Amino acid sequence: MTEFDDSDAFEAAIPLSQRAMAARPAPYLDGLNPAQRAAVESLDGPVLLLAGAGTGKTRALTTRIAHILMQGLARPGQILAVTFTNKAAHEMKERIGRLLGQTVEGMPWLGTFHSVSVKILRRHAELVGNGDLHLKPSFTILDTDDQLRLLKQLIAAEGIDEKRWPARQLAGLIDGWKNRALTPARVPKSDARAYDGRGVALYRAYQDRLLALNAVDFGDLLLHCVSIFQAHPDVLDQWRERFRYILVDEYQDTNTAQYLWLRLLAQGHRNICVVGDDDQSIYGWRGAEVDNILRFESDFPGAQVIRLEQNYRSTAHILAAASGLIAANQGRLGKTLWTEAEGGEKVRLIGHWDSEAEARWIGEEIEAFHGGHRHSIGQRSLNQIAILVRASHQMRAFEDRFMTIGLPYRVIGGPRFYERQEIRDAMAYFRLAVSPADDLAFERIVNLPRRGLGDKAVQVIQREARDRGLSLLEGAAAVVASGALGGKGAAALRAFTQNMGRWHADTLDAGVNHVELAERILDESGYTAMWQNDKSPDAPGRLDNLKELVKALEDFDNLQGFLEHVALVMDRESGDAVEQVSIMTLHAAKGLEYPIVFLPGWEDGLFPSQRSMDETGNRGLEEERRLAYVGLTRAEDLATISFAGNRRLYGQWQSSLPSRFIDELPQDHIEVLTPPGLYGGGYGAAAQVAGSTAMHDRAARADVYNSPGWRRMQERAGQRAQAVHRKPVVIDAEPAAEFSVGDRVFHQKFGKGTIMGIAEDTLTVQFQTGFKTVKASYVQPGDSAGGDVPF
DNA sequence: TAATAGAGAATTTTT
DNA sequence: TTCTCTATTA
Repeated sequence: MTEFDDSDAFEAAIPLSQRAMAARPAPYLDGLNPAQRAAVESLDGPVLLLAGAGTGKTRALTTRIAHILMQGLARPGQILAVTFTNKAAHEMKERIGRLLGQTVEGMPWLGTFHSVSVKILRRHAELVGNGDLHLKPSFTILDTDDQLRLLKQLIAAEGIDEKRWPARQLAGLIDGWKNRALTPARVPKSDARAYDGRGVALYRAYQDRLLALNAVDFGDLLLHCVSIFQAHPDVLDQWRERFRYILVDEYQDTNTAQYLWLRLLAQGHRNICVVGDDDQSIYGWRGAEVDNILRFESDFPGAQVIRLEQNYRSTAHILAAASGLIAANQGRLGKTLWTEAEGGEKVRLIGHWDSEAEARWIGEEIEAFHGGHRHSIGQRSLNQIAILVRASHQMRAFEDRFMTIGLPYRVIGGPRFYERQEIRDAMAYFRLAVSPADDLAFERIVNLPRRGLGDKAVQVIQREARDRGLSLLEGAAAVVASGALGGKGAAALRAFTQNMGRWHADTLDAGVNHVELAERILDESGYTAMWQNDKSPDAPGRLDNLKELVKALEDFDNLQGFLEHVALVMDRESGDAVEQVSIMTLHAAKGLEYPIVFLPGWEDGLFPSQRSMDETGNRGLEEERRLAYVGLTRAEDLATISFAGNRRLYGQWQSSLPSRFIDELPQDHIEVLTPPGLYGGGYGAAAQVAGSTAMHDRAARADVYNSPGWRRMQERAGQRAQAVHRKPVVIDAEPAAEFSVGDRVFHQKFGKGTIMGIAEDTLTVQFQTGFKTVKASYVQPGDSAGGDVPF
């Protein structure tokens, strides 16, 4: 094993006098509440830190690390601290540095699960492999794009109809196995039928192919580490000795592979401290196991459980509303958030006619807050306001509206910089220049811009490369030399291979500046020109992105270093110098906080999501409820929940009912608003009505919030844990009104399905095979077979 | 080989 | 509705 090379500059940087102070109460402990203090000072043995939203979790965690260092219990290189995102890791580094009064360079093992795993794996790459083929320490890390392309090739090679069996599905399957730390050999029999019975075989083929490419995917980083630890006790022992203290952030989001990874490393000294909140577990769909946190105490007997329950973020009303909602979930570890803060506004609730009215109203509210026209709230910067949606398609309505009224906004968590097409293309050029054997990169750019090298030419190159055991780039050179390709394509391919050879030589030449080289590659390849000639409206933006990419290179010594960085750190800070309202999904909002939060789209089927409930039943519903809890607890001063009676989905208007979560909100902490109606009076009853013609009945829509129906719904909130399937109040006799969202129906051709939306006499139904829009007269109600509706 | 028309699908997302 | 992917046509 290679020698550890961590710089312990950090230790040297702490003056002895300061270290001696550790015996006395240290300044960094000032201001901690008793629970936080316990979290910082309980250093021996396993600790489960249950940290509710806004309770100072990061502060506790970073102070704990600072405390370990100041006590001299471990050197920076002996502390393993893992997070899920680079952002969280950065923030922790920064805060530790601040606590200790210097920048932290010496915390080499504070990082994401993946970045720490890469470091470990590079040192033991040779232990991964079969027979004579082994992973080399220089392995590359594939992103999801590459992964999918590779799988498509394998599927095509197997002669499988990709229409019936999409590559995405296989990718999801393999990811799922990797999340559960299952190598192809360990996949259980119960999964044997997956993907037309060929899932496991394709998984094995995929792993072989990765090995041949000397590549790993994201899941492999964890999986290979776990496999190495399990198969090589001596290696595991080295790491166990090294990491004297282990800290884990967001423990409720760990999947099985991460869980095993941690357990293996922590089992020696058991100095492991995990921080999490079971109520904020919202990533079950990507493999996170809430059970990991629920059973921590049995995994590590004698574990101390410390609860951080004092909330420093939200008003009492917001906390009470959130707590009341989450109380409907079963099997929680249980926490009671409290605050010293008094007063504040109740959580506001409002219904709208449709999603456009909702966007319009929220836009006006924001303008009012911004202009200081709401005295109780005061004048607010747009940066203090966020809109949190369940699904990204909801963002459209807000973007459209804000664009027309000229309200500046930013979408957080959209396509990330390094995931954009032009950036990936450019990166593929750099990758191929740096590693000429990168076949995936070759395939991506060989005909980009168009060089007259279509499928046929690529096939010729592939055959040549396969037959002679060459990389695609070498194969291409061979094709050029042999003249197997004629005409225009031959000249283009010659130029391409020659250019690439020259650029590769340049990457090895220390005299060539890598930033200039990158620019030259993009220009000489014709890639820049391709976008300059492109007439589409987003072409200028793409050129700007390319410029930015080249600029980002300046922070690195060479192209290799840059590529390594990008593989793992796919985020970029977006400056928030400008005042903008933030729009994002609820998932993206986790860990953030805003004084003013809007939570639109609380409608059954959208939130909670029908799909989530269909797929995982009550578990899905509970995760949706946690998502609602996360949303509410983002708000510091004011939260506003809203729903719309009609929403355009896939181009069709559909009517829907208020979310069942609304019924679960404790009434005492909610203020129901009556929106200004189109016709001068209150309206919103549309939400109660299926079938659009009924909406013309103004009497029915007036003042629904004081109607018996609304009150009844409020009263039923308590009993709703087991959730009865709610039927809408049917006011008119339109045929469509006989159905309601969530009903099970049967269609002659498509079979059984669940109604997702209703518009006039057209239903949007989710069948086994997917979404279909069908006329109501073509389906029969029923099949429900009683108990199979999971909610 | 490249442009184009039509079909089909359509949460949530970090690394 | 809108995007992506495939099959067809020039």
